[in-house]
Amino acid sequence: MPQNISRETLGNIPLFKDLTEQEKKALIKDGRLRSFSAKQYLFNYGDPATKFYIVCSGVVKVFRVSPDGHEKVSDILIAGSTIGERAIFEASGQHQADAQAVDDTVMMQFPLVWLKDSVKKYPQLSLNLLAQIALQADNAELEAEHQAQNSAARLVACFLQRMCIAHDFNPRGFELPYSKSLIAARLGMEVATFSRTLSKLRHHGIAMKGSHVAFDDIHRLESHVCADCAIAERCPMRKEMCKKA
Amino acid sequence: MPQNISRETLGNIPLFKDLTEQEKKALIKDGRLRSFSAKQYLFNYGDPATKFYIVCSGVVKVFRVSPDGHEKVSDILIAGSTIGERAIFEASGQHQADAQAVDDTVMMQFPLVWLKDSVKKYPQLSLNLLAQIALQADNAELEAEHQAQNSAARLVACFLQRMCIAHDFNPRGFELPYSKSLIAARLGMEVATFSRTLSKLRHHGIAMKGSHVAFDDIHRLESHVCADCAIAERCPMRKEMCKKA
DNA sequence: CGATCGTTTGATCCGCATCAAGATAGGTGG
DNA sequence: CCACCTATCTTGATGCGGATCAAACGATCG
Repeated sequence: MPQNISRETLGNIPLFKDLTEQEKKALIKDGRLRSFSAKQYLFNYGDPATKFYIVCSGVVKVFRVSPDGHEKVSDILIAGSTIGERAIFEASGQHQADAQAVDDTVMMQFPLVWLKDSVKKYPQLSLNLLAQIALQADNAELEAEHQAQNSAARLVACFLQRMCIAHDFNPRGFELPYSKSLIAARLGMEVATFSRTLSKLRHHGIAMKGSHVAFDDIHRLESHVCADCAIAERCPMRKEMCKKA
Repeated sequence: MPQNISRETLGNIPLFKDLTEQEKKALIKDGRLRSFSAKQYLFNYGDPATKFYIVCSGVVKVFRVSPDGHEKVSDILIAGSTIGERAIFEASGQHQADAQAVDDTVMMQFPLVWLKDSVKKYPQLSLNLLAQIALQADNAELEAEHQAQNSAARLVACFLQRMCIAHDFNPRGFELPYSKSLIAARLGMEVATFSRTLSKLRHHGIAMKGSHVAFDDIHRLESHVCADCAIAERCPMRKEMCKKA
């Protein structure tokens, strides 16, 4: 996944798969580039959905805040990720979460009607959208199960491996692309708990100092942490790990 | 929601909303009725998705089993519910969970290609499907959050209220449509924990004896249990409760 | 150079899982 | 009709994991 998406490379994202070049061009020409500065909100919970976005560069977090102030991060978006497609098709037409730029971010923005019309016009696009949203639904369920059944240490280990692969980092040493607190929130645990697990992970071949991470023994890491994973077989993280190996 | 769906009333389910009568008729005529006996599997995890089903009568549970033998029930289907639509559209084309009839069950069965072709043919159907699957994705996330942030007692209370409303039972007294262990599994808790919460709930106006449930003070129940809910505002259970009140 | 934010570490507490032992109920066969 | 069996449910005792509260440390920034 590239760190940046330009208007020219936009056609390569999964959503536009198997569309003809003309179709892609027709679709993309309606997009408008828009910048968000760090901490700026794309939308809030309950807002009517009016836009569909594709992230071109930067980082966006999607989260919900409970009345007691806790925030659970449900997704962290990077270049190529899309957002807004779900709320647009729902009966309520309202966003079910808050979305906020973490860093300065550039997005390609499309109006609501564009997506609805495009689905009617291009059957392949609706199939792609269905595939994408269906996968989101399954992943949400899988993750809930994953979080319920695994220790904090294992969740962190899996997350780091996954991150390493998804961003194509060097397993022997890389920098975290965002803060530890954001990761903790994403994993649904307290910062204190997250921090504590790091010392445990050191005994399993995962070292973190500051924002620098290093897997010191790939083989040990795979066999100890990921294979032990209670839902290893069906765990998307494990699958990606294996594909790479 | 009726306890049974006949071929004639099939057109009323949400999936066929806003389709013309001709369209509905054309769609439904390809369906084949099929019976499953209690404990029979509809499909297993990893099976290629080949069918789309609509439940006509009976109960079906959707679940995942982890290597250590624990099963997490992700959904319980009754008449009018659909199943299989997600796997059909996913790139893997494989079911991501097991599905098993709890009671003897009758389903309307459609072949995979029927759904894929229909989406291309009827734009409205693809919008309905997108709405449905998008909602499933959001609900899965909401539920994960709900389960992570609420006590066992509150989860049970919310579940019972929701059940009462969804099935249009009499709040002053009704029978559970399935076993307590199935409910516990659905809520991701141990049977022992579930059982323990029942005594606590008695102090909050919810009495359960055997499979008989009674909310003895509706007002107290709404204010004590549901309003306290940490994600009350966005909790679908609460919304339904309020709509009813 | 103090102020603020993010992180680490420590001490304590609470809730749920776990293990284990009864209790209840539904079903079967004698 | 009763004795037995098994599945389901209840109740008790215990332990562990992570939340919470709290304090100190480190880094970044005006």
